[in-house]
Amino acid sequence: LKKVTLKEIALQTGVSAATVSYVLNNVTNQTIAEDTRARILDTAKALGYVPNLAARSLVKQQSGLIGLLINQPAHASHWRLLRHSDLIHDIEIELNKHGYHLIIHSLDATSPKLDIIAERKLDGVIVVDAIGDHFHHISQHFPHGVPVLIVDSLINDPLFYQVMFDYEEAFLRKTPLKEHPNDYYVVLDDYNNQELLAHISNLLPLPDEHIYIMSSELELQKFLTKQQGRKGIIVNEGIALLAAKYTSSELLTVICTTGMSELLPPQAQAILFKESKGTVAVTQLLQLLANSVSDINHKQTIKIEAE
Amino acid sequence: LKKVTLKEIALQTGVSAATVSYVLNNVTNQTIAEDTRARILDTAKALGYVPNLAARSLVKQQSGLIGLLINQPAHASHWRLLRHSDLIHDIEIELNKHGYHLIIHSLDATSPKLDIIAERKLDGVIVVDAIGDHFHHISQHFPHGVPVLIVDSLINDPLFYQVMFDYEEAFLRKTPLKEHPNDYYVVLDDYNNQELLAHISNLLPLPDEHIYIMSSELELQKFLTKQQGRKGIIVNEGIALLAAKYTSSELLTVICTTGMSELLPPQAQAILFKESKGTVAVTQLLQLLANSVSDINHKQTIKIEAE
DNA sequence: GTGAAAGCGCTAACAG
DNA sequence: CTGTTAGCGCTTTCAC
Repeated sequence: LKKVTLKEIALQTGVSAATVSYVLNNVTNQTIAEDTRARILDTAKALGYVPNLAARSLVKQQSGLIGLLINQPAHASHWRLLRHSDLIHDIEIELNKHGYHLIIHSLDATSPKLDIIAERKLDGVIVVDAIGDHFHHISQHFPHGVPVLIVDSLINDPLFYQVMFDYEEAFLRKTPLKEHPNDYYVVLDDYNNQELLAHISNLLPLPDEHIYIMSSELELQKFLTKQQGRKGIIVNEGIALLAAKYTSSELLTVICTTGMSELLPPQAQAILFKESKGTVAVTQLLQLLANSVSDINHKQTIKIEAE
Repeated sequence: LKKVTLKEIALQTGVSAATVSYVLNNVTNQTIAEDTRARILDTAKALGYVPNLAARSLVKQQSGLIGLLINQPAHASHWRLLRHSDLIHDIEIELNKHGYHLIIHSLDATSPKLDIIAERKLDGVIVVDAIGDHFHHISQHFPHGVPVLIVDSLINDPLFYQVMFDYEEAFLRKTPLKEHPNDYYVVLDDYNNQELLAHISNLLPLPDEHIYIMSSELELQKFLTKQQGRKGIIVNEGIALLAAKYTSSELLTVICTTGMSELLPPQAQAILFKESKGTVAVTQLLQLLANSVSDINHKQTIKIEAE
């Protein structure tokens, strides 16, 4: 059983490989006789031809691959997985629509190896949960010209596009926190990115003892017992469900960052966002991919509004 | 700024591309002078050389890519995403350990396009939630010799390795269902694979009116109101959480298929499995990859035991 | 309208 | 111990 290659089709049709390539790729600046085109198409279908993208990548110098690089340990907490679940799905679906394939790759937060970008000649990269320090150190190593989009991280570098939720709006304009700061405590998701955590903490009108950054169910429980009599605002549905084990869910307002608000008990208050991070990220990335113009302008930081 | 290729290193070191390749790949059946080896290694590091895997794939006829092909629509239900979240993470981590990269790809359940396998010359494939009918039709088109592992699907074809949970054990030996069939109703996850659903339904000692296959929260609610006075056994933590909105969670036993049992209210009974589907699937796949011997023997169906 | 030829970056005999 | 050579499968310029 012979391998089905361009050359094979060329042989069987009695034309050259070039011609076959022209036809199969609908090359516009070439003009092909209708009947040869038909014959080529026929035998291609008959043989079940499928192009070898590795070969194509080699010559076109682009792989058609996008990398989703996620900073997370081998045993990631379930609430972290929850928060990425939706993101992954949205990104994958959206990219497929546009003919790209998605490679998923976890990065060791402490010593992330980014070789995959160069090895696979990724056309674009979405980085999730990036640690500021490491990122700066590393961004040097980025093959130049590869569009990079950063999700769930506040990187103090105008060279990168960034996508995140608008926490300011969610906390200060969608909850009564601003009006009644003394009634509330807040539980934050454990983003790797310290800058993002600091940014959020700073905009909360609360003293530190009423803010908890998620680390474990046990610590969460301890924190909650100290917050008796207060209402809670919790980021991430998964964390909210853990909290609901130790406090009454009527007292909870949940900032729904995982796209799975249905999981919440109905007594809890849910704050949703208008768009999915994944979809926004891909839209933005595709735009970068299109404008091969990689202007060194300052890049946007897109904050997704709450509903 | 010149591209860093093997050839470039060869030029700078004053040796041939072949020698560089030998050194960089630690080819054993060649013997290289210690100092040239050192010089090559040095300039490679100095230049920040990273191999181009597309080029390598082309000549070695293997891509180092594994495909995770998931049968799911563009807008998958949150409980479906939940069930895949853990799986994806485990698979990715395990594969990376062994030097493979993971491509994630959703398949349209009704007309799955498997071209990606041939296009990307995937070294192996894990198919999730395969529909029996389509699968048979399609398995013909599989490039021959590519190891295929099927998850969460009962495919009546001994040609494929399959991994799933041992539902028989979970339902009949870990719950009191067998002893008290009249006390229970059951809610099943909406696997695409009809054979799997039928298999599970058949082993339940319950009439159809006490079995519900998840379709929507609204339908679930309707079903639950008809089951007053019974206890429930529910597959998938996400679905259990929905159910908990409409019935008391003390009455629920949850077969935890998503690896996120912590999300459940503490009153619910949780049944866990000993291993993760992802890890088992990858272990099995790696074995297939190693034994290039693709014997046409009957393949195993691995059922993961409950704890 | 079509084809010859060069080359993308790498590997693997086979010589020397 | 090292280099020459011949591709892997595809695209693309340039000539016919």
